[in-house]
Amino acid sequence: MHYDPKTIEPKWQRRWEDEKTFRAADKSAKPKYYALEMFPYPSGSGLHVGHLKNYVPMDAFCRYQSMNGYNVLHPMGWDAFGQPAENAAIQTGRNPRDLVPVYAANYRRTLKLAGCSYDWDREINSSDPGYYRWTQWFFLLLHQRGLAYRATAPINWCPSCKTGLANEEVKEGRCWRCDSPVEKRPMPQWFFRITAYADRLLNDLDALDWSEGMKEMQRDWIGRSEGATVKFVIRNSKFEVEVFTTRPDTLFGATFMVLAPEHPLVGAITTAAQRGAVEAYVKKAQGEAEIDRLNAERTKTGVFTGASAVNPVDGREVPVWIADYVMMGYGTGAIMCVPGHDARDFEFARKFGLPIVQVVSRDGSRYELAEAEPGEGIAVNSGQYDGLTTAEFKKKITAWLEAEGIGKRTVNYRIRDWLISRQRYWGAPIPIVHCPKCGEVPVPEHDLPVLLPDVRNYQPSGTGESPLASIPEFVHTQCPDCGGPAKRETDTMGGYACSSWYFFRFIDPANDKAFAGRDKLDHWMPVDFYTGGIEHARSHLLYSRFWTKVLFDAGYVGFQEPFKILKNQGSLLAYTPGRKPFAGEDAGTEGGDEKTLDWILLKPHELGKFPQNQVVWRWARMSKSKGNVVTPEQIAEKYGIDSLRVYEMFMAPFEDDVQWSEEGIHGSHRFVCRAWRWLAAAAAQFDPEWRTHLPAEMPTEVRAVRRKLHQTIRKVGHDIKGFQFNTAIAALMELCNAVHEYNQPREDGQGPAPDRAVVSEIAECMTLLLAPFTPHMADELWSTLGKPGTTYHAQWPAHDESVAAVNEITLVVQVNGKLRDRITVPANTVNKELERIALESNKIKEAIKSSTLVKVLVVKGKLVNIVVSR
RNA sequence: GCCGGGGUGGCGGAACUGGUAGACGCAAGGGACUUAAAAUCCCUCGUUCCCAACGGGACGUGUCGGUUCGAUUCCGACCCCCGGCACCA
Repeated sequence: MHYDPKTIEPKWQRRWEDEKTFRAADKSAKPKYYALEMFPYPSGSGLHVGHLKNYVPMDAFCRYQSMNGYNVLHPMGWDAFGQPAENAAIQTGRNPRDLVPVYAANYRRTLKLAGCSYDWDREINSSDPGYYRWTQWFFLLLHQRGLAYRATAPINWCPSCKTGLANEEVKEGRCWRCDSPVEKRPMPQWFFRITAYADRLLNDLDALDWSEGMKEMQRDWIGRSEGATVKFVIRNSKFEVEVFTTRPDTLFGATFMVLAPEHPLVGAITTAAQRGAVEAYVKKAQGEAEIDRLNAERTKTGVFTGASAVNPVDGREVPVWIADYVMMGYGTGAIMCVPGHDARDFEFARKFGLPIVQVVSRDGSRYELAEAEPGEGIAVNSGQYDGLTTAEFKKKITAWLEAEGIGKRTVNYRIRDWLISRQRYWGAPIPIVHCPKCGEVPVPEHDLPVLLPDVRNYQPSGTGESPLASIPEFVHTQCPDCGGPAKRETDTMGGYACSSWYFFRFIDPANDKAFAGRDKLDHWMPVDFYTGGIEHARSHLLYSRFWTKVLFDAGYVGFQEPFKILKNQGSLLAYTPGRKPFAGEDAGTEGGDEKTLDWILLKPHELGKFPQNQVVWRWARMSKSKGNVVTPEQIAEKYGIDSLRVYEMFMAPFEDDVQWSEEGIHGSHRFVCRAWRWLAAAAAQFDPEWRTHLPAEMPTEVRAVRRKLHQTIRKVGHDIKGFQFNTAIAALMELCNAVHEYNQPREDGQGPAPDRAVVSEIAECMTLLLAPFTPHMADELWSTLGKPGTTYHAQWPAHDESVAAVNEITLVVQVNGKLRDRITVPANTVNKELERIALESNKIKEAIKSSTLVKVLVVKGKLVNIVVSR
């Protein structure tokens, strides 16, 4: 029977679809398992083999779980709102409303082609009114709980896209889409108060089964730091400036202060003499692009305000400066400067001739500071506190500050509130009405959804307002409270709002009474296994965790963390042509460190025209925009999807980046063909009653191949559970090789003929072991064996520990830790016997003949190490 | 600079809890089959040295050092690569 993937693959895909094989039942006696991949934005370029590096392994995992008796929920949907869809729509001149279903259909087609086991009855689309109605409901929930507020804040304004960007959409001061430098613009905006949950988001990380790297990234992002806020009185004024410091123990060394240029008190405290210089500096700081300000390399600048404050611990006068190295967005926007023990303050003091005082010493003595010493130590020059360690000093001074009412213990966070407003068309409208009498009024729940109007012009207004602002029918409405004329909020919600709860919707996708029914939530949630790109390490995962905690607090769910296990897939790199920049060509800069790009991508149409000897090839992330994609269709055409699936999982561990090369796929394809050939032949003489026909006594060869089978069953299950698909496939290849050898015709007449019951056992088990990896082939073989249904609902084979057990081991004999002999011995040989056997070996006798025996170490079942001296 | 991950043959990668380094595969070379090619099957395949051969020795997991009977694995210092953060007070 010839292996013909082009026939069997479509055949089984059709059957799975017709029979709804992958439907997850809400009521089942089986334990539930919720497996989820981050839902994608369906782009016009479709899926390539790189995307499958995430979807295929998870699919294999789900099939394994199903075969192990779990009721598996494995859904797929579309993250359809947001800037990429809107930008694509602007480019093609079509409404995203029309574009998204076309793109989604293409994604769905490719995922089905790849044999992925999704329950398509649960497909969701975040731009569907039936979906975003609940996104709006979440907004109201947050609003009602005081977690949504409006504030005027500078937005990240991209002059090229003519739109606002979220903080995480700004990469090193540049727009993540078009790379233009980002400017600041003040706008009234909506925020979610994620900072109120900072501590819980931080503490609950500990219990999660996520990679340490991922958790560290979240911890860094939350950025908790303990310290104190201290009030400094401005001399000859009614003002005081509050600072945050992690080192209140260095207060005696605070010789000046610096405020951020945007600090609200700057205008009030600046003296007439300094006003001109200060205003000029503030203006310059505002006009500067964020990218320049973020550059840590540049030298410190600043201006004296003319004002001075009083150091509360010793009454000394400290001049107040402004400088752009202090950020308004962190802490209080003002710092006390301790040049002796902070590198930035040190540099600033040196440059402007400000005094540097040592207040921390490595050994308790005083010495000249050649540079800032930020470490902990013993206090000096600190009055009565001299001699205290940093930790003791902190405790005492904080207590004193609190007693005097000058300061208090404070925990500060780096994380900022979540800016949700987008001045864009393609998002869920924010369900708020602005009434001249009643103020901000939430749209009543029964009036949801606030429908996104169908408009002709959804291009950015360019004024900073959403395109919705220019649609009178949308804007003008009645106040839900007083019935008077009012205006709708025209901002829409950023895409992260949709993706912060979509995993709940899969559980109950058609529910029009709630975002999901409580009984179903209790049954399915939380997500047991979640995979996705590392790029969502912070935003998406933090926001989802935040919303889940809000739901918990509001009594809607009974758990606090949405994703139990998380793994990040590596990306697929493609060998990509590029060139060196031409002489004098501005290759652009990357990041704030002025690193010059030394490689420019060549688009496919440029490649032909470019001199071949000047083309520089590099590994770059596979993406349509780079023109370096390979599609699953291309590969399936040549080798079949099952071979591609095997290759995607075999080439590297799930979390590693992989350099795509088509050469390696030969090996995977060869393996699939070999397995097919053997299994198809075995199926022809299959004995369904093999269990009762297994002979009681078996020749060595038969026992060996059965041992290999049962070891493989054990290993493959273990590896799939650990998401280690590459080694699972390697084990299957070994089994295939062993079976092949066992089945060789024995010309020399040695060894027994293959046993029919054993061959049947192997055929049945191996078909099932292959099912997660090559489901089409497995199902075809399964029916050839005369089995009903699909492998998806079959039982994963159990291994017999006594069959898998080895009866002989290779004893390794070392002399002084060096390998000197290998001896085959019965597996149950006791240590004393092992030692005797080792010492009797001729090779060992030879190796130790002119030495004195010192001692012998025996590791049970493994090795003997003989220590000798010469 | 800080945080996280990593560095193993020509290549992708494997190695349980400190115990045979290089599983499995790719590529390469040799052979069988074939009119021929493809496919398939068999053999070799870390470096180096000794041997006619059978065999055997030394070295070898980024570098240097340490712990240990024994280190890819543990500890210390350093180098390099990837990802993230970055004047965070």
